[in-house]
Amino acid sequence: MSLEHAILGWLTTGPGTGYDLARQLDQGLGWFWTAPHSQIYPRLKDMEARGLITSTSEPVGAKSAKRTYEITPDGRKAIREWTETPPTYPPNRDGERLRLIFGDHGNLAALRTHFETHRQHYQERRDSLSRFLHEVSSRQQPRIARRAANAPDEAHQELVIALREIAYRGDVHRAENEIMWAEDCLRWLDAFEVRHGLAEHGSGTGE
Amino acid sequence: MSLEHAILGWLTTGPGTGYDLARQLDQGLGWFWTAPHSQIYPRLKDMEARGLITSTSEPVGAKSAKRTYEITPDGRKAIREWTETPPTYPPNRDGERLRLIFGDHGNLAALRTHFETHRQHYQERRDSLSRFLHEVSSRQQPRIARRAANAPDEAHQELVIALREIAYRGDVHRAENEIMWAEDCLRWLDAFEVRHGLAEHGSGTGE
DNA sequence: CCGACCATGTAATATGTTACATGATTGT
DNA sequence: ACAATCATGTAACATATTACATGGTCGG
Repeated sequence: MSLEHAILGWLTTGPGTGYDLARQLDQGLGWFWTAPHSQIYPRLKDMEARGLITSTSEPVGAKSAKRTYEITPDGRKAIREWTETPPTYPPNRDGERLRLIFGDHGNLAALRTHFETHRQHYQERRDSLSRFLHEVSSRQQPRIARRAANAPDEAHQELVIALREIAYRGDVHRAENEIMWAEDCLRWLDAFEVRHGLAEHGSGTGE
Repeated sequence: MSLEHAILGWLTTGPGTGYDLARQLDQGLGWFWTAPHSQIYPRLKDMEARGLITSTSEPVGAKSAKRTYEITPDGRKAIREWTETPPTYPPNRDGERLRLIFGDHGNLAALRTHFETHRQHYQERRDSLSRFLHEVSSRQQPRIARRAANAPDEAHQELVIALREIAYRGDVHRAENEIMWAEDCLRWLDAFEVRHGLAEHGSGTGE
């Protein structure tokens, strides 16, 4: 039930609407969780019913309203207890790897495309993450900067920023690792084609 | 719907029962997908109804039966087409990272445990993967060895093993990357504690 | 007035997890 | 006899995805 923890955690950086949350989750990267608004709104209601968050409703036009949520002391306690328990690791599910190991009938062009897609995906991911990491470090992410500014002392301020840097940097490393792997695979494929006299493609490993 | 592709792919290495499949998926690593038997049996029935697989039933005792499934030409076509389309990447969901970035209230002991748990998890994962990789390379994995042996020529035989080696080696690298990250984090935490005069713990970064 | 974006909701469907339930076989 | 393992199923519940549906505000 980590959607709930993502919501609680986000609300520790300040109040906000379901829409604000959805925007940060499913579009614009910078996040370790995603959810569409269809999951968010019902969950917010449920969490309010359980006292983890409260909301104030502001009328908009004649029939509509905008609801701003805020975390409660109970909610703070819940997110704190959750973060203080060691991480658990869900079972691995990796469609890319399944595609790879069962793609052994000999379509080498498809394999090449596979590795190139992989490389490109993680190049884009790395670039987005690097940009976001830079925004965190330079306090351009308003919610994170605010949370840091509200911290009780210098050590806490540093911690708020440092943990996010550590997290995003870890994901940058992951992306770089995937890029290297994809490039190793492409080199292996080149060699395989040469070895078996199948090298009919025009370009080498380069873009 | 990758459970279906995992099933089809597995059946390309030979016929088997739902139980055999479940064993390889949810216990014993060596897999890029998992599912409990409660998901497998209904899915097998559904796939048989759609003509992707067929089964033969062997009576066991008076009231029970054991059902062995086999892939059909339609099933082969489906898995082949699927593997030949480029990989797609599901949205990222990472509870560990959520725990980390929202664990910024200053419980450094919890952070230490977090990083140590992370390191240990990936050390175990790396070791299991390495063992499995070795079993693949040395043809000790019977289903994979059989699939390689049945391949039409030397190039195909090599491909069956090589793709699996590539896949598992990629996951070994991932695990090693996580271990390095966790160790970086522990060193950062040591320095943080020293810098803020909070170094009251007994041991250093070492185990 | 129209399109982009703000804002909230429901419904249908698919997928994943945990628990309950039953029976056979094999070795101790 | 009993435990472990083989073997198959259902039910209840939680979570995730996609689509449908509505209304407001603001700028051009």
